[in-house]
Formats: sequence, structure tokens, C-alpha cells
Amino acid sequence: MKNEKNVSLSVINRLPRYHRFLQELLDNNVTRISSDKLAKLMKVTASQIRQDLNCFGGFGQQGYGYNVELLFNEISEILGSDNLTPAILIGAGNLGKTIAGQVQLKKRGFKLIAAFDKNLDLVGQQLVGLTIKHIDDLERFCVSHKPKVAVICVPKDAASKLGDTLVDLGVVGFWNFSSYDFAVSHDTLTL
Amino acid sequence: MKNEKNVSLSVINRLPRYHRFLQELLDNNVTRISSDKLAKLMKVTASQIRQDLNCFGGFGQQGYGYNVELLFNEISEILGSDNLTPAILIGAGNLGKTIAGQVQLKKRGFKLIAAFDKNLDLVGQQLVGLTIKHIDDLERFCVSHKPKVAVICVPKDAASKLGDTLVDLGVVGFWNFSSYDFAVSHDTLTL
DNA sequence: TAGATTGTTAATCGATTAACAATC
DNA sequence: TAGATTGTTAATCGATTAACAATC
Repeated sequence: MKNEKNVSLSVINRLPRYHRFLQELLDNNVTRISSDKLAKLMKVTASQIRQDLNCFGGFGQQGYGYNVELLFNEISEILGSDNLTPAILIGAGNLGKTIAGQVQLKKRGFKLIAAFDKNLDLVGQQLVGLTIKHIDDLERFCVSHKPKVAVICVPKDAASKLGDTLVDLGVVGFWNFSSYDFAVSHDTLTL
Repeated sequence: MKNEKNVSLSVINRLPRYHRFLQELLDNNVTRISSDKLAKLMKVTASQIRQDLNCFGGFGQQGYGYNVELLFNEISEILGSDNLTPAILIGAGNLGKTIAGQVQLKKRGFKLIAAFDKNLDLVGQQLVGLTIKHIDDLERFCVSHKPKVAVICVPKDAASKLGDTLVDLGVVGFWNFSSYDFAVSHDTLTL
């Protein structure tokens, strides 16, 4: 397998989608598939698929195509738990709860490792298997656990204070459900 | 004002952000701003700002910069109600209700013109000023009102049946909060 | 082997950034 | 006028698509 460095964000963002389509194929007992067939299925170009998959190594075989199970396992590994990007949820109110439950972070390559809120009524409650922490613990937590992504589910006013702090604490990506506009020069994640 | 044709989606997607920053400047009684200053504020390049704004006409003045109020008004007009892209909400359950309330479609250039659900308990209820309609009315509604964007807030199984139908009905953009992966060759909107 | 299909290089396309002449 | 700053062209950059030699 070739060096995984320099794989563009565009490619990485597409991996979960490959994963899902391969899962589907597996479910339907499809054992092999060509870039051309997969391309038609996913409504992308075959070139893109070959380019993308080749970032991680020669998974295919000339004249044959790709082994669905092998490819699925390879991508699973790349996206595997060890490779999931740690994310935190900030704001565990109605919006936060809904997002946490529905947005399927894992399928997108993220793993929720903590949830924070300032409301003491919520602190201590369980949310998708996590105990909601008080927002005052945010800094200490980030220093020790180094989450890379923050899912922002707080009102505008609260959000406006979070941006710089989080960036200082090492957060490099925001998935922003508040109406505040992070004027930080970091990637905002695509839904 | 020059021809507004051929303005890229990237530029259009940035307009709401310009709008918000100009609003802020107005609130702070700033009357003029150079592309350079605005660039620093928004953490983008001055070139990009000048290129973007010039898609719609020469709003600036050499040696002076941009008149904040004038520019704000121009962008307001471009994003104005008449120019808001009509959108529909599909799925008015907990997720749909939260999204409808929180995601601020208008700030992103969309106007919610209808909400649909299959649950008869929800049909008839009010949601952000709209009466929730039954999903069976979807097709008739789309034919007559031609929404361009659909905000999908239904479970995976329900979502999977919607994609092609909606595309056939003229929907060209999806803002997808379900876990179903629309394999349609249309733009998915960026959060 | 012959046909199919990858891996990979080259071409294209579009968006971003840089540069600067025009001009307020 | 002189300085500032736009409007706009040209250069750069990155991502996508096309093409095809390698090869299973």
C-alpha cells in the first residue's frame, strides 16, 4: 500500500460514501465490480473512482475490477474506529440531542467522544452513550483528549465565544448548526 | 449592473456570509470598507472579495472602497425575498421541526414554502408559519409551485424513495438530514 | 491468448490568488 | 495632484476527467 500522505480532503470525504455503496453490494452478494459499474451506480465518473481508490493502494486488478469484500474491508479499515476522527458536541439541548442522534457521525468518519452543555439540568444526563459534561470542563477535556472536530449546537451568542477558544485548543473542524458564522480559517465540514 | 448569468455556485454560496458581515459593520456604524479590511475580517483574500462582488456589478469605488450600506442593500436585494430559492421540508417530526426552526434557511438564501409529513397527527399542525401537508400532496404541490430545494428530514427508508421522484419533479438541490445517500447527480448543499 | 479493466499520466476545467493598469 | 483601492486580466493551484499503456 502506498504512502497515504497527501490524500486530499475531497477524497477522504468521499470514502464513507464508497463504504456505504460497497456495503449495499455486499448485502446483495455482489462479489466483484468494475470502476465503470460502480461509477454508474454512484453517479460519478469511473476515473474519479480509480483515482480515489488508488490513493490508498492498488485494490483492483486489471481485467477483473475490484473485489467488493476486499475493498469494503480496506475502506472499513481506513475508516475504522482507530481512524475515526474524535469529535465533541457542544450544546446538548433539543438541537444537540437531535443532531447527536440523527446525523450519524460515525458514517461520516467521526466519533463523538464527549458532549457539553452549560445547563446544569442537562449535565449528567446520558446522550448517545455519553454523560453530558458541564461546559466549564471543556478546556480541560480538550487539552487531554484533543478532539479534532466540534459539532456546534448552541445559540449564536454562545457560539461566537467558542470559535477562537476551540481553535486554540486544537479543534480544526467545525460542523456548525448554530447561526453564528465562524470566521476562522479552518475547514467547515460538508453535510 | 452587469449580466448576472454565469455566477458560480461558489460565489452565490458566499453571499449570505457577506451579508452577515456587512450587517455587523452597519450595526457598528462603519460606513465604508476596503476589500482588504473586509478580507482580514472575514479571513478570506481581498482578491476573492473583489472578484465575487464584481460578478454583480461595480459596487466599489477606486481609492475609496465599498460603501457598506450600499453594498449591504445590493446584496440584500440579490438575496431578497424575490430571489430566495423556494425550498420544501420533507418530514416534520422531531428532526424536521428542529431543522426548520434552527437552520435559518433564509440566511442561506432559501425560503421554506411548504412542509410535508405522512403522519396524520402532524398534518394540519403549524410549523414556522406553514401548515404541514400530507406527503400525498407532494407531487401536486411540486408541479404547481416548483420548489428547487428539498430539505430531507425523514428516516433512511422513506428518503430512499424520495430522491428520484423529487428530481423528476424538478428539485435540483438536496439538504439531506437523513442517513440515506442520494445517488443523484445534483448538488448537495453545504451546511 | 484476447478482452477487460486497472493504474497512472496528461489534459481539462474551474476556482482562487496575484498583479497591476485604470481611476476615483 | 498623489495615494488608495478598485476592476479585471493573467498566473496559479487543485480537482476532475480523459486517455491509454500496462497487465491480469
